[in-house]
Amino acid sequence: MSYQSESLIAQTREVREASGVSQRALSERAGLTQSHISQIESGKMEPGLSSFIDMTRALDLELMLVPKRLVPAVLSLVKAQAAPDMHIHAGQPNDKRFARAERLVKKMKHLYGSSADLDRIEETLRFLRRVSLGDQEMQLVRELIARLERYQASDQAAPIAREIAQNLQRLRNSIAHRAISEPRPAYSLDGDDDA
Amino acid sequence: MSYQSESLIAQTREVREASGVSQRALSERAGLTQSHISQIESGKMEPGLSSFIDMTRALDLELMLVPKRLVPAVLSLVKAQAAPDMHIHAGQPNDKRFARAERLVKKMKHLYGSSADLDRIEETLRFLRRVSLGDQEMQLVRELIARLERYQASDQAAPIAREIAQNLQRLRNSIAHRAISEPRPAYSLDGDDDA
DNA sequence: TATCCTGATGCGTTATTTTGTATCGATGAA
DNA sequence: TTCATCGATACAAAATAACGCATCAGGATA
Repeated sequence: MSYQSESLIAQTREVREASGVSQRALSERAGLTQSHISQIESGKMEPGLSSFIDMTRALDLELMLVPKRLVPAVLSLVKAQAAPDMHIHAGQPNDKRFARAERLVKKMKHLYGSSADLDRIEETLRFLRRVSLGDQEMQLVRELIARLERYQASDQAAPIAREIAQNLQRLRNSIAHRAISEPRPAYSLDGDDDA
Repeated sequence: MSYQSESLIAQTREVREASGVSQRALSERAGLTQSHISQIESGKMEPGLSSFIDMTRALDLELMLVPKRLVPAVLSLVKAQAAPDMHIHAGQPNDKRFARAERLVKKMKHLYGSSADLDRIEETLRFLRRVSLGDQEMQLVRELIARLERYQASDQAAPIAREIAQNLQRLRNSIAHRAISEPRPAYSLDGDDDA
């Protein structure tokens, strides 16, 4: 007895993970317990409506009621508009790579102080992390990160960072462009199949 | 401890009433009890997420998760597109008047048999009932209905019905036109005011 | 290595929902 | 009037959500 809410709950989990919010952090913001959230997310318990609303609000989401007929329209609106900022997908093996990369940047900022380039890298990583990347694209990201890691302590760190920032930015732009023109392959959002 | 779900629940109630579905009918469709639904709608009880989903599905509604930033867009989409068909508002004193009018038409159809004019009147009434009418507009509707009631048994019933159908149609058209061009005054949908 | 944080899990208790059944007053229809 | 249906309400019983706290293993960090 659940499965109707599966999709909704899965979405909140994806958003939570994509935003880098832990269950404990969310539990404080939402006023629930961590164990509670864990059980909800893992499907061992069905939340009350108000509990669920608390969760979604804490994630900057709104629960909205939409006439069935308009669901596709709303869905495409959310997908299209949210693409350059959201585009949820998590639990991928790539996630670790991104997390590692972001830590690396943070570390460098701590060492050298913030720079426009590091900021750009950080922001672009955050974007790329949420987008579904093709294999080649992911390969490129991997190489760039590897280079950044290699030169992190070198005295060429600054120019290298600039170059990497530019490359990442270029990748981001190409993806953002693709996002509004092409139809998009397959998604994790929606998941709407009625009985 | 509720108030977050107030708006959502209120919407389901409005949709239910606007669709002319009784709590009992809904309870069967949704697999819940009538007493349960009554308590939910009157705010005496907070439904579980799955119960609420059952209710909404039975009303041809979908619960969707929308990034806060996109709420206005989705809202306008729902409002605009749903206008000529939904535009929920209920519990108004006008409702009784409309219900009475629709019964009158049904009665006349039963007496004289269905006619294109009566059908048009019926359909137009159903539309007008869901739209928020200005005072003058409601006044016009009242007069037309009164005239229909007065001549329901007369031998002029047929031509009168035709005239009334035309007048109602005209009103409907003007409202439908207004609906897509002007911004709309004040609505019951949305009701989104965060704490 | 030791430390910290993540999410998952267990358990006892309380609070609340949900069901089921039954009734009520109001309202409209025959 | 009589009859049906509407929504609201009552009450007991069963189910379950929610809390609180404590613990666990995994992974990353230092």
